[in-house]
Order: sequence, then structure tokens, then C-alpha cells
Amino acid sequence: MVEPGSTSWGESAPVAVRQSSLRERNLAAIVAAVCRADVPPSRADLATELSMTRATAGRLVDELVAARVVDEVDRSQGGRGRPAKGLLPGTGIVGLGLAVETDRLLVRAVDLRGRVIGQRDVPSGPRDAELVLDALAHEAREVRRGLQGRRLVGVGVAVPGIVTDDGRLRRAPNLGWNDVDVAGILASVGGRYPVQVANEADMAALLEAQPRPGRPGPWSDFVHVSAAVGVGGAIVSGGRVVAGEHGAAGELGHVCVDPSGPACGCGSTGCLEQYVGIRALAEVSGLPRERVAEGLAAGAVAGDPRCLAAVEQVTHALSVALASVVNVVGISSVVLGGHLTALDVATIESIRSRLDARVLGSRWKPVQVRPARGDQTAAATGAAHRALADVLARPAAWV
Amino acid sequence: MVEPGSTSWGESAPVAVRQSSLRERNLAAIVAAVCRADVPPSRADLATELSMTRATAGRLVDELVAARVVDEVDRSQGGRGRPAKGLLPGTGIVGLGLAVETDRLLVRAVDLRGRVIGQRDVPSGPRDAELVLDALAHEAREVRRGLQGRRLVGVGVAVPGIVTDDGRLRRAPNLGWNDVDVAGILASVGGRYPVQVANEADMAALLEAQPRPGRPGPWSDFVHVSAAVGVGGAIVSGGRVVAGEHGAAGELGHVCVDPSGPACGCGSTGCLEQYVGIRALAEVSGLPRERVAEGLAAGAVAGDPRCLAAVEQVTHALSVALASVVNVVGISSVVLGGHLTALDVATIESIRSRLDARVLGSRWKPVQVRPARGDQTAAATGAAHRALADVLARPAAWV
DNA sequence: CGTGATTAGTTCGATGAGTGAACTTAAGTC
DNA sequence: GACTTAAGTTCACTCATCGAACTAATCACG
Repeated sequence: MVEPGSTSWGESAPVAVRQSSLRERNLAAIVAAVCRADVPPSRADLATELSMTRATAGRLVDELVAARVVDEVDRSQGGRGRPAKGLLPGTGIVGLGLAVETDRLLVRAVDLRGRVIGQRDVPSGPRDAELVLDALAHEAREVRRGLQGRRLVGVGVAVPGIVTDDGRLRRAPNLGWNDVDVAGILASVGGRYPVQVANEADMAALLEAQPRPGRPGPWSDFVHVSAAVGVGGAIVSGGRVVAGEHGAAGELGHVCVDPSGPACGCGSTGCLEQYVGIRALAEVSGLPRERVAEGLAAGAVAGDPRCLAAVEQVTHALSVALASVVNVVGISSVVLGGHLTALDVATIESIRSRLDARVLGSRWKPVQVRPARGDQTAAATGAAHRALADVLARPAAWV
Repeated sequence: MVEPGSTSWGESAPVAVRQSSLRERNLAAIVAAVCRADVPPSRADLATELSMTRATAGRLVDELVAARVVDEVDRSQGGRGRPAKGLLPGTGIVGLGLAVETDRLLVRAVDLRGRVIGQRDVPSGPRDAELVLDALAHEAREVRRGLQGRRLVGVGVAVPGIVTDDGRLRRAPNLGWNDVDVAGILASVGGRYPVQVANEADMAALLEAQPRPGRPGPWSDFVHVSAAVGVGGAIVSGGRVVAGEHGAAGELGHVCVDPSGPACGCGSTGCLEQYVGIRALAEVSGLPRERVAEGLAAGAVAGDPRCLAAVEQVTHALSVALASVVNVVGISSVVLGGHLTALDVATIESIRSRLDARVLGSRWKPVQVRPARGDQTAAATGAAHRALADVLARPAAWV
């Protein structure tokens, strides 16, 4: 999940580049431009935008069309000269996104245009890892069967825990799993393509950063909070999800809100998760766990004192915890996901203004806060995007 | 602080690359390899390491030698065939590092081998920005005069405050400066080369990340704490200092240790700076400010109750604040700089173990803590490295 | 309805950077 | 002193991009 090179100083090249890298790079540039365009660009548009010649753009596009990475469409919208053939991300390339959650398993097949081609949601419980993953693999194969000749290019898996580079899930408290070789167990689903495993918060953040594959969302730098039973998070910088040394960046759930607060399962005290996790909010608000998401804001607006207390708790804890995060990573926009998506406008503005008071640079650049756009299955869709990201980064491997 | 035009190859390309970019890139690869090598490599060594042909390596090296970016040295150490000419970073290329601190101005001229060619330290006070910067420019010109035919390739300036991309210092509380165009005022020092302005903590962290220009230090991922009157910090990831959206990453001084703690000048409460800044420690320990650095550890070891209290305060505050940072950015190594460099081994181990208890991934990968290697002028030397970083990143511009 | 203007896309020789193999240079070895 | 070894150099070749000329398809205007 480590995507190289956020804002950086002196990068160093580990190996020399050859002429073929040049072509690889320009193929990627074309694909990226096609994905981020608002209207299907022509070969000539691409040549202008990327400052290459029409000759080069034409040749590269032809290769990508042959590989079905981009599709040609009619773009007859009048105008002077020869009508252009529009280019769109190919529908023949799909990525598979899987998600293991505490109570369900999700599968999404998404094409390069971001359209969901196939999906599957099944309930699950906190059982043995092998059993759960085998069930997930079964569902994934079912979805894969319905792809009808499209090319599967990779599999992404979102899991609620810390993942290491080799695709092992080190620890997932809410599943009770330790050291599970997720990538290995699910390898058969991907066939000869790699299975990319990452934290569900990172996958959801990827979807938030690019609502369509390769297409940047409104913000390119933000802190993403994924709140459910556990509270996770991710940092998006320059449109890329940044992972730490061991893929464990963005563990917002264990930022300290108050050192004298309640003990947390992680061994620390007063962690954010103890204030805004579903369990904590259910207890304070008196709502059943599954109704916290929708019920909280409504209850508070209706004046229910327990819901008001819960909302105040969320506001306080988030503003304290996120202020530290914003100061440390220097990113002043925050996206609230999971059950926090449903917070009402007034609460969000209240979090924002309290953050402003605590953030050093806010006088210069005010903090921004917004709810996430993704739905409650963002992690699975994001995982599919993660699978497709390999094609976007190195399309040469698929032509 | 975000380096212009240095997008790396993995990520989506904004523009196409041409054949000349290929050469630029490989020149940079050669320079990087020469800088990070333990013994001066030959052209053949470089060809092997970078997997290019001897022909290519030879041609590119010749260009770099002509431009004095690398020097040829005799490496006659016996052996069979034709003796190799060793290659070292050029001594003819120097970067100028300036630092504005609360009580002094520093100038360092450093060559590509990391040797200090010229330096100047003068006392200063918190006066008008124009006056102080003019004095600094004067000192810098004096140092520049002593360069004797070497090529000055850039100027870096370390300042104690938040800096925006355009080289303006937005706010420097301990200098009482607001919105000062540092790059503009010092432009004359750099001649036709840009003046790179950044936070002193970032500059010091750069020196910690690369003790010699282009040569990585022992750790490539760490959180760097720069403690003085103010407490700053920086995040180093993959050997690079990461800047936030607005160059304001790593503001560790304003991570919240205790929301019910003392009010901080930043508008928040219980910030780290209120516990480990020089003023706070001087007050608790009873030591005069200028003696806090050396006196604190000694006093604590000697059993002085006030020093013991101060050390306990440092230990507690750092372990709480850094735990959040480590969890959020997923980097589990910490370097303590500024007056914290002088903490005794036992205190550092105590911070480390308390961090371990609060960090989610510590069971998998224990937290590491060490004092910084740089001296109290790290920011100025780091600023010189910053100036040289442009040559390392794009040597083609200098050949 | 035909001619010209205009823009998209294609073809083809030129350019420049890396490749590979042969050649030259400067040692050490027997 | 002839042979071996390895570093460095030379030169013809490859390949991706460039530039310019060419072809294709549509609109505008008389």
C-alpha cells in the first residue's frame, strides 16, 4: 500500500532507466489523462495536454485500445474539422475488491470506469480465519464467474487490522485474528495476479481520494477517519494514500484524547476509539449499536439528552484528536467516514471550528471538514480500486 | 518546500517524458550512487550497480566530471586488471545554509562531500525582520567571498516558523515575525539560484536523514523532534523529509499532551511545548535557560528533586505525545534533537518503553528512540544540504 | 452542391540516448 | 616477457519520440 513519493526532497533513483521505461511511463501518462478527464479526450487532446506529439499519442493510444485498457467511443458533438474519436477507460478491465468486516463479507467487481460489474454481500461472524477467508474466496469466485470475458487484473482485500508488506494480517482485534496470511489464503482468487491486502481504512480512503479509478476527487490532501466498532484512519497526500513504515499509518483510533480517560484494548488510555467507536456511542446514547449511525444525529436534533451528550462527546474527542493529527501531518482537511458520515451539518461545523482553535496554521489556512461520499461498503469498492491501481500505474504490463 | 518538478516515475505523470528526461534521470542515478557509496566507485561499479552498460555509465560520468559534480580520484589499491579511477562527490559544488535562530545567525557553506568550507556565527536578537535578514545576508556574502572559485549552487534558509511554498515565513512566534518574505529579502545572496526556505526542524531532520549530502543515515523513516524554546518536528519517510499541504507538517510542539493542561500561545491547551520547551524545563528544574541542555540530565543523575521532576515531565509528555504521532504516521523510530539530545540513556530508554506501551504495533515492531547526531547548528548545515539537494535531484541542469 | 477551411489522425525520415560487442589501456601473474 | 584480468572507450545498432508532410472527415460559405 505504500505508494511512492509524497511531497519530497531529493529522491534518488535506485536503478537506471532505459528506453522502454520511457514508453511505459508515457503509456501511464495517457491512461492517467484519460481517467481524470471530464469528457472523453481525443488523441490530439492528449497530445496537447501531455505535451507530446500527435504521432506519439496516437501510437500509444492504439496500443492501449488493442489491450482494452482504453475504449474508443463516438464523440460526434459538432465542430469544424475531422471528428475526434473519444477515449474512455476500458470496460474490459476489472479489479476485484474484497472486504472482511466484523459481521459481513463483501465482494465488488469494478471496471476502469468505476462501474460495479458484479457484487456479493454475505453475513459473517467472528469465526476462524481460514473458514471465513474460504467463504470469501468462494463468493469472489462466484463474482469472477460473472465477468463474461472481461480481464481480471488484480484483487484487493480490505481487512480491519494492521497489515504488513507481505500481505499478512498481523492483528485484527475485532475479529480476534492474529498473524493471518490473507494474501496467501486468497491467492487462488487472483490467479496469476497479486492479491493486495490493506487496512480497510486505507481502502476506504483510496475511494475517497479517487471516486473513479485514476480520477482525483475534490481534495487531494486530507485525513480520513473511518469509524465503526474500531476507529481507523488514513492519510491522503497528493492524491495518494500514504502508508507508514509497516503499513500501519493512520491508526487514528489510538490517538490519545485524554491520558486519564478509560483504558483501551490497545494497552493505552483515553484513546479516540473509546469516545467515538460504535460501542462507546451506543452506551452513551442508549441507542442499539446498529442504529447509532442514523439515530444519533436525529436524536440530538430532537433534543434527546443522551444523544446530545454522545454528540458532544464525539465533537470534543474528534477536535482534540484531530488537532494533533492536523498539526503533525500538516494537512488541514478532514473527511469523516463510517458512522460519522451521518453527523449533522451543525455538529460538523462545531468540530471544524473547535479544530480551528487548536490548529497552529488555521489562521493562515482554515481547517475543512466534510462527511465521506462513499457508502458503508467503501472499503470493498476501494479495494477494487486498489487492484486497478496497478494497471493505471504500469499499463505497459498489460499491453 | 515542495520541490518543483520532481515528480518521481512511479506515480501518474502530469506530462510526457522525452528522451532528454531519460538522460537527466540517469545522471541523477549516477550522482546518487556516488554519494551513497562507502568507497569511491568506478565507472564499471556504477554500471553494475545501476544495471546500465559501461558505455553509458562512462559517458554520463564524463559529463559529470566536466561539470565538477563528481571528482575523479586515484583508487590504487592493487588488484588484477586496469586500475579503476574512483569517483567522489565533487568539491567544486557548494551549497550555502543559513539559519535564523532566536539569539544568533548561522551561515554554513558545505560541499557535496558534506565538508564545511566556510562558516560564520554571529549573535542576534529578536529585532525587526528586515534588519536581521540584512545582517544575515551580509554574513552570507562574506562566506560566499571565501569560496575561491567553487560553484555556489543554491541557498537554504532555516527559520523557526511556518513557511509557505513561496518562501514566505508566515509566523515565527519566538521572533515576533509575521508574514516575512524571507526568500525575497535574501534573493541577492543566491544570485540566479533559488533560495529555499524551510522550517528549522525540517532542515535539521534532513541532516539527520542524510549526514552527508545524498547519503542516507542509519534510519530512513523516523520522527524527528527539534526542541528549543519552541518545539518543532519533522517526519522523515523513505529518507525524505515530508512536508504537509503547506509545508507545515511535523508541528509536534502543538500535539496535545493533556487537554486540561496549561494554555499555550497557539490558542490550544496542554501542548507538548508547555512540557518540554526550554522555558517550561527551566522553570521546573530551576536551571537557567541556557544551562537546561547540559544541566538537566546531570542534575537528575545527581538526585536533584527539581531536575528529577523535570525529567519525569519530559518523559511523560514525550511518551504521550509521540505515541499519537507514531500511531498516526506509522513510523516507529524517533530521533530527539535540540536540548533533548543531552538526555541520559536511562531517560531515553524510559521514554522508549512507555512509548511501546502506548503504540499499537509495538508488539510487532518495537519503538526505537535515539538522540540526534547533529550538533546545535544542525539546522544551518541541513539548510546547506537542502541547497545541494537540487543538484542531486537534477544534475542535468548543472552540466 | 462544390470548394475551401479546419481539425484529427497517420506516415515516415531524423534525432538522441542506451545497448552490445569489439577494442584499447594498464595493471598483476607466472 | 608473455599472459590474464578488469577498466575504460569506440562504434554501429536499436528504439521511442519528434517534426513535418500527408490523408481523412466534417463544417462553412458562396
